[in-house]
Amino acid sequence: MPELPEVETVRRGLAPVVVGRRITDVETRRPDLRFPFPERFFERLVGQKVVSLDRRAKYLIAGLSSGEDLVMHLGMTGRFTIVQHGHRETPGEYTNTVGPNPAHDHLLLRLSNGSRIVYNDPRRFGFMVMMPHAERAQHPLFRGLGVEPLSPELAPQYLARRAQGKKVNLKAFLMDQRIVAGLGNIYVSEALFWARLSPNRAARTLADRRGAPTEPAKRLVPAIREVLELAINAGGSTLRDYRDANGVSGGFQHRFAVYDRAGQPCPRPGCGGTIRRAVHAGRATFYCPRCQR
DNA sequence: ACTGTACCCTGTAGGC
DNA sequence: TGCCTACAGGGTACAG
Repeated sequence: MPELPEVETVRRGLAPVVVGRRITDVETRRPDLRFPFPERFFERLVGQKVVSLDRRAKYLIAGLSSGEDLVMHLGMTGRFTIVQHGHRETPGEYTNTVGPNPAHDHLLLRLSNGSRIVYNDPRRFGFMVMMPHAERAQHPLFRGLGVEPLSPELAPQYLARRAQGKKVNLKAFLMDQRIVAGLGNIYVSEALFWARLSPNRAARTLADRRGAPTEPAKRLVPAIREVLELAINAGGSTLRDYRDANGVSGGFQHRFAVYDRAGQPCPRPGCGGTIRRAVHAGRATFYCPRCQR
């Protein structure tokens, strides 16, 4: 579910509630999500102050006063919800009114300001791991990650270098977290539309014979950046499950140009094409075969 | 080195 | 109403 804009929106909602607070209690309702919760999870969290809440790719990272990082991935359906001080006592009660099925409330964090944070995840593709902050960059989850798309590191030259000689199609290339970290199924389709590039095009066409960026590579960079920025400003996209930390749906789904719009007319003025659904690397792709070349 | 597929898990929508 | 299939913002592990 959550791609970079959704994770960033969750981060911004959680940060003012959790940063600077101490964790006073941790309650797990089952031993695992996608993976088991970290060893001695309770002991490593309780008593720690949350000193920072960052995002890298689709990971949320809480920096703790112990020097460890709590790294969280929301998978497809993971959701953090803030329960304000003085609200109802059990997560189950609150989720009956503002959230999903309380049977999938897997983790409860209590904070020194009286707030509670509930992690709910029906499919349990999410996971949490802990590691010393100093070791994070070399951790297997982070070591191979590609550039942050909103950083200056995402440049036509970078894409050209990484795409050189690659026959993979552009859709799969951009979905690969080792190339650009944080893009997912929705925003790759949208960015390719705005860059007027076919998802079927070979990645290597982003580079010329000398490895220099081609016109398509130069179009792709601002397209990716603008789509992500617009989506963050809209609070992300809600297809079905996604909510921010306050339970609010995203708004960007109303501005999809192509995603989930198969059969509808291409929104590009004067194009007249019809949006098509295809499958790349096992995931649905939406594009206009007429203006995306 | 690259595919393509299956799989992890649950919920929901649509066809019959 | 129910049963069945397909599919869903993620990532990984295989076989070929």
